[in-house]
Formats: sequence, C-alpha cells, structure tokens
Amino acid sequence: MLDLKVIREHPEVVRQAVRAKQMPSALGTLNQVLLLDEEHRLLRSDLEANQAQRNASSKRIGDLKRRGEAAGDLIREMGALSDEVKRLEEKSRSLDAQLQSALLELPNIPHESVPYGASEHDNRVMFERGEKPAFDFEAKPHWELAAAHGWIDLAAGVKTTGAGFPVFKGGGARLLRGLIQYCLNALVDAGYTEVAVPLMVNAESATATGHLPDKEGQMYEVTDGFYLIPTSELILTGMHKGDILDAAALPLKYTAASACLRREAGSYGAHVRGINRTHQFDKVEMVQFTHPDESYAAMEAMTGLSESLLDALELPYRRLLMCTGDIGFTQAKKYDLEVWSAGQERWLEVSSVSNITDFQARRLGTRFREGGAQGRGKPELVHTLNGSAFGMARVIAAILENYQDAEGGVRVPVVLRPYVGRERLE
RNA sequence: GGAGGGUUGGCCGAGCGGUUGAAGGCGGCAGUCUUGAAAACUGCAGUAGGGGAGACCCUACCGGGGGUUCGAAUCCCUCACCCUCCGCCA
Repeated sequence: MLDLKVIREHPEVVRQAVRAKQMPSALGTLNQVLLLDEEHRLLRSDLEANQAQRNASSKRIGDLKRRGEAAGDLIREMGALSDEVKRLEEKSRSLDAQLQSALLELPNIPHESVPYGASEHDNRVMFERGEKPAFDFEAKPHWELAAAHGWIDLAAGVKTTGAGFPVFKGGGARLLRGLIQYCLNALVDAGYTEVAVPLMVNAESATATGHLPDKEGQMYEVTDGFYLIPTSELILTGMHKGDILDAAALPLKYTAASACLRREAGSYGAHVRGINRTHQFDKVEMVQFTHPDESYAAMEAMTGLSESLLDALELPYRRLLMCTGDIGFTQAKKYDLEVWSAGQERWLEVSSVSNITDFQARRLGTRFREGGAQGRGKPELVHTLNGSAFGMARVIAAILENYQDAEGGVRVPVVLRPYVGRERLE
C-alpha cells in the first residue's frame, strides 16, 4: 500500500508508476482514490467539529447533574447533534472503506534504476557467469533422466493429486533434501535466522503482503478462510505485523524452507514440462526487515548470497534487472537469477530478489525506532525485502541436466555430496 | 466438538455510565543531590489523523466490529484471540 499523503501530494508520480507497470486500469483507481480522499477529508473536519461540540456539551451536562441542576434543555438539544454525528460517522466509515480498498489496488512505485519496459522482453541481462557444460553426447532434458531412474515420478503425482504435483523418489528425493539442507545451512551461516513456517495464511496477512486481493487467482483458497502459502514470504514478512522493532536489531534476516503452492492457472506447453513449473515446489526463502536507508544495499547482498550458492553448485547463471513492466505489484525493484539448463538449452528462473520498500510495511504496520516498542521517538516504517535461494525444482532440473554423464547417470555437485551421501546418482 | 474464565498504556494492574487518555506500581528518559554510582526526590513521557508561524488546539483509539445513551473503558450484541476443564487425536 502506498502512502496516501504521497498520492495526494504527488499524484503524477503515482500515475507514471502505474503506466510504467503496465497497469492502465489502475489509473481509474488513482482518480477514485483522489476523489474519495478529498471527500473524506472534508467530511472528517465537519464530523470532528460536531464531535467536539458533543463532547463539550456532554461535559456540561455532567457538571449540571452533579450540582443537581436541570439539564433537560441541553439534553434535548444534544439529541439532534448526536444524530448528526452518527450520520457523519457512518458516512465516514463507508468512505474510508472504499478508500482503503481502492488503495490496495495501487502498485508500488518502481525505483529510478529500474528500466522502463512493457514486458519480459525488456528485462536487462546484467551479466552471465559460469561455463555452460559441453557434452560429447546428446544431453537429455531432466524429465527423461528423472523418468529413466524413477527420481521424479510425475505419473504418481497425477494419480494421488493431479498434474503439477511431482513425486520425488530415491535419488531425486535425496537430492532435493540435500539441496534444501545445503541452502538453509549456508543462509544460517550468513546470519539468517531459520524459521519453520505454517503452510496456510489468513486473509489479513495475505492482504498485508499484497497477495490479496488476488486477481490472478494465484493462491489456493481452502476452508475456514485460509489460503495455502504460495511462498513462505507471507509468513516471514507477516510475522512482524504491528510490531515496533528495535532500530539496533535491524536488519532482521529470516530464512525458511517450505512447500509453496500455486495455482498457476492457464499455464501449458513445453515450458511447463517436467518440473519446470509445478503447483507445488519447495523453496528456501530469505526475508529481511531493514532500515529504509539500507534496503538497496541489502538487496545487493541478498542477490550476491544467492549467486554465491550457484557459484558453489557450479551452475552457470545470469542476473536480470527486471523492467517496470515485469516487476510485481508490490516491488520497487527486482533481480531474477536464471540458471542454464543444458538439456533444454534454456535459462530457468530459480531466484528472484525484490525490494518492497515500505509498501508491505505500511499495511503490516511494521515499524522501528530506537529502543523498540518501549523506546522514544517517532516509529518509522521499515523496508521489507524477499528473495529466494532457489525454487528447488528448477535447480534440480538444472543439476540433472548439467551434471549428466554419457552413461545416463548424474554426478552430484561437490558441495552437495555430504548432504546427499553419494557422488553420483544412477 | 462441549463447559467456563479472560483481553486496559513498554510491562504489571485499578477503573461507580459524566473533568479517565485513563489511578497506582515497575521499567524508560531528563534533572537535583553525589568525586562517580546507588538510593532518595522532582519533572517528562502513548499511537494515529487534522489545524496553527508558534505556544498550543481539535478528533479518534482501553482485543476487532456494531448497538443502547445527551454522554461508554464501564451496559448489550457479535467476531477474533488467549487460558482452564472434558472429549477426540498425531
């Protein structure tokens, strides 16, 4: 959610942001916000004047009664005033509700370093690192390798659940577990606090993080008002809803491994084959709460950390600076990391690091000050960031494809061997 | 699932429907005293919105939302959460 004050004072900035993010429908929302805000403010000053008079008269009635004097006239007078206050309060509530819901539909403002672009084609490749493997045999895509060895059983997933719910078995399951463990340990070593999260969120948290209102129908909605988490970000970020953090404790850094559940409505075709895109996948996520002045530096550090893991896994990758048209609703700036997948000969997005600035924090009410909740001074909104140290499925796809050998087996990346317990999967 | 009890400021804890934004205590900050510290004493301290050049002033907020009333932290309804007991269960 944006700062209403900023919208009011610099509507042109918001207008430009909405255009850059390719959200023309939000232009109408912006105008609506401006109108509702104007109306609401006028109403409030009227309301408050009436309330002030009501309070003063009530006080006088109290005085008169205490002294045993008659207050009948004043009480009769108050009836009308009180009705008016009630009417204005109701109006104000309704306007505020409309304003709040309109406000939820305005996207975050992109950072000045984000290139303008209409679609994913305008993203910029910042650099490419690592050697693409060269084979003297025909490299297979991961789904063939996995099927041949039973590492990933798509059919079993279809039987028990449905398409897009892969079952990992044997070496595949070991590789998955090893990779998760490796990433978590590395992040804990880098100063992140490990968290084990609930797999469902309530609507309030999902709204605060900007995942609701859910126009794309990305989240699975289940009974009792819960949603299955599309990423542990919702929990890691939502944890500090309403908190006033201690400035000295910033940045707070959290990491969690969790299953992620996404509807991915409308996806089809070759690019979703195998485990390129699934409804359920495991992801190790990082979240930071930072001082506003530190968030862009933190973003670089988070991205660098993810990259160092890819370096260690010896996977070739590249970093993309996402353009205005391809960064998400909540995001001010975003980098994607893509790993080269030798069997498919294409880049797979495995990580995405975003600075949300104060967009979530405002809705969450997550602030900081010297001394924390009991401290002094004005609480100020923190900045939140999130990034993945990988969607596991795609990294596994890339490992299978890049590390395959002529015999149809797959070498295990050196750093994973202690976790997987073997040097080669066959 | 059933039956009770609870939710007040950073924390603990008062609070008859009328000067209660809220006693008291703890903790915090500043000062007096002290060579320094402690103790003691004095003072300052919530959040959000609005007005004013400023001193200040107004409004809302006692778990959330509604209601009763001239007036609600106090009465009523409702929802959420927490605790205790029973049942079920990994």
